[in-house]
Amino acid sequence: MNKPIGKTDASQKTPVNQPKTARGEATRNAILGAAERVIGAKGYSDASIGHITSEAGVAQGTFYIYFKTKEEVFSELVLEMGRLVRHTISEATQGIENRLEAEKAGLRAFLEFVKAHPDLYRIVQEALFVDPDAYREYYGAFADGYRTGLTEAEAAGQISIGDPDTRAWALMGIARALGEQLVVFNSETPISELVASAYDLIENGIKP
Amino acid sequence: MNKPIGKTDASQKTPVNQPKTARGEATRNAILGAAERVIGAKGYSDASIGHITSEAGVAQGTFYIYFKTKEEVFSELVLEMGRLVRHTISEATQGIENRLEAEKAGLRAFLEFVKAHPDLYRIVQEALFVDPDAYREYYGAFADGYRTGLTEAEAAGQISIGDPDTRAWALMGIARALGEQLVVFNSETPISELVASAYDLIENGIKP
DNA sequence: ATGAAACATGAATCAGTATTCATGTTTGGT
DNA sequence: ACCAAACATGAATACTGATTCATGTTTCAT
Repeated sequence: MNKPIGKTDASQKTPVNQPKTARGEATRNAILGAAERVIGAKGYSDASIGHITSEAGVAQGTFYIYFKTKEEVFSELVLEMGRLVRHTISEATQGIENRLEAEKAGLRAFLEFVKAHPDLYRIVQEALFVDPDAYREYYGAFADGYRTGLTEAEAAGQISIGDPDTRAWALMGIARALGEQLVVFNSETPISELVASAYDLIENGIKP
Repeated sequence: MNKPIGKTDASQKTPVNQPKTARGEATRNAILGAAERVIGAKGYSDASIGHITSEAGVAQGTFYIYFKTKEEVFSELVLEMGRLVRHTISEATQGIENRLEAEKAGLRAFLEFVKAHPDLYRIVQEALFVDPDAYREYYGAFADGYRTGLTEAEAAGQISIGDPDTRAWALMGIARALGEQLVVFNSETPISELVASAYDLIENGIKP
């Protein structure tokens, strides 16, 4: 025992208490799930620890066994959301050869995900204020994904030449706006229609 | 005194205290300006009334002469921002006949405005949590503007046929994303380049 | 010039809630 | 079966900050 390693050595984050038993694991997950629902519904500052723990069915003090602060659950939520969305999208685009088709399928998967998890949107948005780094990481990773796809597609001659960076941001912006239309503005437009007209625009532009 | 009319009858909003003298007007504006700076810098919940009033150079109680609650200044700020942006854009597009060119000039003006007033972005974003109605109104009006422009351009044969609604949301999403790149991600890319490549995409799409 | 309405003050109130802690209870390896 | 580590509890702590209020001061229409 001569290595006074701090915590689990990992990579700085989640430095406090990883559960060590099945019971702990379950409780932690219960809290995380409750936090997602409560923060998603009421917003970060209106969601009290009391609300979260009572939704999770545990005592208030239990919260601090697994999370150092209120902010920490929030950050973890954002991280997890990011992983989930990326996973969903990469799943949906598996094996699609044509990049353009892949992007289209990715957009559809994204919109479907967002519609199924409306809390996601709010939580990630609020990260800009609660945990800006997590916010930047989330959208940075998103933009990177687009940029990579675009660069490869350009190299493969599947799309025209153009600045991949701005294009990446633009495509991401489109995805976000359509997602917002669904979640914040409760649009009735079916996802397939959104995807179709968005990709008509993306592919052909609006020149007559 | 037989008409127990609630408040000033007006249209529900700003029902409290419109200043009635020049002094009052000045004080109110000082508070509003301070609120913009402080809330923009620290975010809604970290910006206390104390911070705002001390930045404005008035006593804490003075705040409540002009605003019923903390939320109320915020809402007013969002409203004013919306007016300002729309005004800036319409100014910049005055007299441009070709719709496509007008949209392009509008995007440039928008990005320039956002870069000059980075607080705008944060405040409007935060409205989704502090005052969702103001948020929806802001972006709703924005989308309407785009939709109208697109519909007219379509009728005039200046752009191809396509769903104006989704297109409006998509274009708005692009503008937002580029603005965010400037403000949140501190991109160095000059605005004219952003506008140029964005509009290359919007006009021609990415088909090879 | 003057008094009622406007405006300004800042200390006191009041409520909410993140975090800690002293005290039990449960678990799992031996 | 046993006990040290994990886990759980919920009341108490501690602090922040929005809003109110009783008391002055300034403005402006007459």
